[in-house]
Amino acid sequence: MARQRRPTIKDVATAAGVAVSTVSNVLNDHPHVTDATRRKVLDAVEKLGYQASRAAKSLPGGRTHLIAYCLPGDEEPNPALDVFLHRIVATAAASSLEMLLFVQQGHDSVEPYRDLLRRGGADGFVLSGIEYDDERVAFLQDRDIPFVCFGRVGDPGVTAVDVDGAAGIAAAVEHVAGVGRTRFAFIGWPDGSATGDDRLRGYLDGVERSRAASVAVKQVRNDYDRGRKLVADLMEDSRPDAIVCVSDVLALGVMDGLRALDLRPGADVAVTGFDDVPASSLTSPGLTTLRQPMDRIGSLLVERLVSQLGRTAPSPSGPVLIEPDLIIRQSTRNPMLADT
Amino acid sequence: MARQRRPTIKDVATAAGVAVSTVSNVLNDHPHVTDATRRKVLDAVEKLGYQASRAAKSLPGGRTHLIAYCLPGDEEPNPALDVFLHRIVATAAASSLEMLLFVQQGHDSVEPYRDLLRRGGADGFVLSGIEYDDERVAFLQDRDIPFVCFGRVGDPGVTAVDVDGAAGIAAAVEHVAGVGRTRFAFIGWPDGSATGDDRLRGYLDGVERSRAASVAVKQVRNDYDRGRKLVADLMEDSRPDAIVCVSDVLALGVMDGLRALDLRPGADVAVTGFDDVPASSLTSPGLTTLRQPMDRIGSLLVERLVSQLGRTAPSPSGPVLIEPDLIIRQSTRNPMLADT
DNA sequence: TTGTATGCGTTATCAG
DNA sequence: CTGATAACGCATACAA
Repeated sequence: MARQRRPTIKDVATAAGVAVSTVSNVLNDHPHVTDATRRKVLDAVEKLGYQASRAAKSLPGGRTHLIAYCLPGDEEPNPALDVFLHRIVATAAASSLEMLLFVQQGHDSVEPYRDLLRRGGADGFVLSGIEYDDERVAFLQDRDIPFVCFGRVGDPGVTAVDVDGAAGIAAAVEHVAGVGRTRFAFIGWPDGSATGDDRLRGYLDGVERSRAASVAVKQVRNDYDRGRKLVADLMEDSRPDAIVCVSDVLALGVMDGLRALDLRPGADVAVTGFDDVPASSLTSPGLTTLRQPMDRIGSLLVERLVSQLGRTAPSPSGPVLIEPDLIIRQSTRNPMLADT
Repeated sequence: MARQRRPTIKDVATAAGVAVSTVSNVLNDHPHVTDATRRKVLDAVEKLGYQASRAAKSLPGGRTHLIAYCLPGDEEPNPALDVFLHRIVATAAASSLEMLLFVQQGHDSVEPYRDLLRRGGADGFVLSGIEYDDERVAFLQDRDIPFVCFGRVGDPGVTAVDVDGAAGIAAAVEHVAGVGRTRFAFIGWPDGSATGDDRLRGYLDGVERSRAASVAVKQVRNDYDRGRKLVADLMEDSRPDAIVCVSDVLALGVMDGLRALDLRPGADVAVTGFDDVPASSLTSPGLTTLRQPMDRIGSLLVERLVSQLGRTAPSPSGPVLIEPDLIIRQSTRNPMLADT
């Protein structure tokens, strides 16, 4: 079967017996259009299954009706990307925006953005993996390109959404204290990561608020084996009955390390993580952890971006903190209650 | 700083002292262009940082220079999406194609595609999650739209790339037989899934080729707890010393179930999975499994799609099978060799 | 070999 | 309130 020509605005105009500009007016709901003509036009549109060509629409206005997201380079795999992208695309679609994916090819983090902009690639950007003094932020800000960030940005004029790691960890600590644990240890990342520092702060807050004791704070690379191997010394030196970890990967390693010492995670020592990676529910006991609500984050980001693209009033910007969800599993059950 | 106007082809022409069509000719490397003028043009392009506007380029030719991928609805999370998308985008970029992401909003699987095509949304598609008699395949084939599939398609005229699950599982069985296991059991999905049926076939082949015995074949939903609970009966009824699972999720459940029976996965009973989800390396013992090489699959798909878009000769199509990589971990170690 | 003119589908400006 | 028409940036005949 031959590919049939897409109907154009001209076809619609002819079918409706009006001028093309009228069709355009109706479709972009301009004022001053009779209900009668509107009806005629919409009928014709319906009948022909017409939709304006994105390319053609872009040309006069100079707006692509596209937002873009740069896939993070291949650091750690990101199981949440799934939900994040899905939500971004869906939310954008609600505002008649589509989404372009691009990648960083070389070493320069701004080059892909510059490149895309050169060819009129997109109207705005969603950024993730924000670093201290992120070059991309400066670059886009400098040319006045709309963008939003998933992460923390120093400049309060930038729209940024981030997870409140501190609040999350503090909540986890309080929950664990609530099941009777009193001697806490924290396993975090080395100093200097915004995310890691934030979570450590939450741990300290949580311990203080719970009137519990922090018997140790370790800082290591985010690595399963690090977590596993670190446990022996930790237990010997400090004898914590609760180990709060900055990430699930470390927490899973810790649980394994405990087993190697013939200690039962959950029963003998409480363990918590952060991220709710799939593995956290695929282990026994399940790992109590904090889930970043990627769906809420995704829609929030795009909603803000859309309003920036609207370009009416300078839209409300600034940082937003979203509390992660505490997912309680058996790794922090109450040791007083029977059950294996 | 004000957003400065993007340079147009006209600016380049002026800067180079030639006509716009000459610039166009150079950029689309048409024949019959003097080296001297080419040089002049390229210099001007370089100096101005010019790139042709995608929108403007699309209009005359009717091609968007975009390929599109529909994010699977929220079934099971897909940790491999990450690599898959990254590779698709990167490979497309090598052919000056960009990638558009869209999602299925309603129930109808073809509607998003029809919708995108109506507005001249993309030149071609990458499909995944192919079902028997997939509606999208029929739809796109019918209108002669270029597309490629990740999965298996009946029609040999369709370009499809799939993982050779049968070969993968057979290889796993042979590996396990090689470490001395002789009584095999298989835990698969209910009949009727192309992927599941394929893997079961591979299991049976592998057992036969290894001159081992298959003592049981169970078929259940892809669920951690199913795997975990099923083990008790399985061990009692059939006493396998190797359990081959159709997926990592089931395999992880099985390992947990074994532990509950005080059996050590790897030492007492070998276990294998499929997918190499992150959890498989974040458990002890690590799970021997098969990894789908999403990077190779992604580039292969796009390369094929690009050649279809070339529209020269009817490009080579048909199915391609890619063997998964056997990842050997401690869940299938040799029980004869000492070590905990 | 290079330049000129036309058209792609849409929006915006303006005259009716 | 509606309809012509120019313009958007580029490719593609075609003429020079």
